[in-house]
Amino acid sequence: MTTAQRRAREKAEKRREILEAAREVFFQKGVHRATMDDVAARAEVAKGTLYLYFQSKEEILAHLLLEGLSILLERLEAAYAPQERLPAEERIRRLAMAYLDFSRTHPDHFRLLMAFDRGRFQEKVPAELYQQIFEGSMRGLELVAKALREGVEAGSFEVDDPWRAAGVLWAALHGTLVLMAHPLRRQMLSADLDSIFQATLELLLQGIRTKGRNS
Amino acid sequence: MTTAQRRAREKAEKRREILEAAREVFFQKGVHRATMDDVAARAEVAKGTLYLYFQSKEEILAHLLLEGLSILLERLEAAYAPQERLPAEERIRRLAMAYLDFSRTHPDHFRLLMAFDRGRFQEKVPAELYQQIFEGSMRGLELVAKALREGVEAGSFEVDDPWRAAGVLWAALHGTLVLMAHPLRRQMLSADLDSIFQATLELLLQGIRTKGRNS
DNA sequence: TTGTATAATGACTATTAGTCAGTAAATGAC
DNA sequence: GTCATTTACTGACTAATAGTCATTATACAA
Repeated sequence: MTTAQRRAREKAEKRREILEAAREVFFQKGVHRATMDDVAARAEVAKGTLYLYFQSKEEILAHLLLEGLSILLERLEAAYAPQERLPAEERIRRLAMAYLDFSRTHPDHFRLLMAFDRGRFQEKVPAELYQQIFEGSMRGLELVAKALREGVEAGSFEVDDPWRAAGVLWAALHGTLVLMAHPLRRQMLSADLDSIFQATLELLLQGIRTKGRNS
Repeated sequence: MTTAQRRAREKAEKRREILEAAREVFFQKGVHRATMDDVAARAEVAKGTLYLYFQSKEEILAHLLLEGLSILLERLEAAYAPQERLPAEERIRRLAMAYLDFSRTHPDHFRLLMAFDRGRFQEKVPAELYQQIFEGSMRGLELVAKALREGVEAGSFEVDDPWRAAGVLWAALHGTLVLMAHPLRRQMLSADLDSIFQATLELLLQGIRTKGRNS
C-alpha cells in the first residue's frame, strides 16, 4: 500500500506546515493576540482545515510547547555530558546554565513552558498530550536527580532524597526565571538576570554541599 | 455639600458591591469561565453599569489581586513581628511560612497573584494600578530584606546584598509554590507541599547562614 | 413643578474560537 | 476513460462574550 503511505506522509507534512505557520504567527504577534484566522492565512489553508489537524488553539500551543521542551531536553542532556567524567557539582551547574541559556535563546518557547500551568491549558489540552508534556519535564528533572545522586555517592553532596532535592532546585531556579523575566523587578533589585540566577544557584549549591565539620 | 458627600459614599459603596459580586463569581466559577454578565447578574445591575465603575474585566481582577496582596502584606507584617525581639532566622522562617499559609487560606487570591505576570494583565490594566501592585509586592520583599540585614548585623547571615538576596529567597519560594501547586508534580516527587516548601526554605537558610569554619 | 445633571439600562457591535453542509480532488473499480 | 466512493478542503455560519452607547429613569435644585 504505497498510496496509503504517501497519504500519511503528506498528512504529516501538512501538519508540520500548519505548526510552522502557527509558530510564526503566535510567536510574532503573541499567543493571545494571534487568531486562528491569522494562522490559517499564514498556512495558506482555510480555517476549517486547521481543525482537521488539531482540536483547538490550545492543542496547537501544546505541540509548540512540546517542541520547546524537546529542545530544552536536548540542551540539558548535552549539558549533563554523560560520556565525560565530571564532578557532580559541575553537572548541576551546567544543567542550570543550560536552562538559563534556553530561556534566553528560545524566549517564546520558554514563555509557553511557563504558561503550561494556566487554567485554559489544563482544560483544553487532551489528557494524553498533557501527560506527554509532564513526562518530558520529568525527564529533565531526572537529570538533576541523577547528578545529585552522583554527588551524594561521591560524598560531595548531603541530601536526603535526591529526587525531591532535584524538585527543590528546579522549582527555585524556575521561580527565579519566572519572576525575573520582568524588567521592572530586575530594575527594583538593580540586578540582571544572570547575576540573580547565579546567586540563586550558588545559594542552593551551598545548601546541599557536604559541610566540612560533619560527624 | 452634604449631598455630594453622600453621593460619593454611595458610589464607593456600589463599587464595593460590584467588587464583592465579582469576587464571588470569579472565585467560584474560575476567572476565565465567569463572564461579565455573571458578575452583573450577581451584583444585580446591568452589564453597562459595571463599566461605569471599572474599565475592564482585567481591572476588576487587578483590584481583587490588590485585595489579596493587602491580606498577604498584613500577614507578612504580623509574621515579622517588629515589636518582638527575634533571631533573624526565625523572622525569615515566619515570613516564609506566612507566605505558604496565605497560599493555603486564600488560594484564589493567591492564584491571582501568580497570574499577575500574564500577558493580558500587563496590557489591559491601567499603568497606575499595575504600579500599585508592584509596589505592594516590593513592600513584602522589603520585610525579607530587613530580616536579612538584621541577620547580617548579628553575624548569623552571610550575604553580600540583602536586597538581592531577598529577591533570591522570594523567587525560590515562589517557584516552589507555583510548581508544586500541581497535584501531579507533587505526586511525582511523592511529597506534599509542606515538606517541599520546608526543604526549600532550609536549603536556602543553610546557604545564607554564616559558615562555622569561616576566616 | 420643571429643567438639568447624574446614574443605570440592555440591546447592540465587534471579535474570535470553533462547526458543518457543501465542494473539490484523489483513488480505485470496471 | 468514466464513474462511484472515499478523502480532503472550504468558508460562510454559529456561539460566546467583552465592551459600547443611545435611551430611559432617577435625584436634585431652582
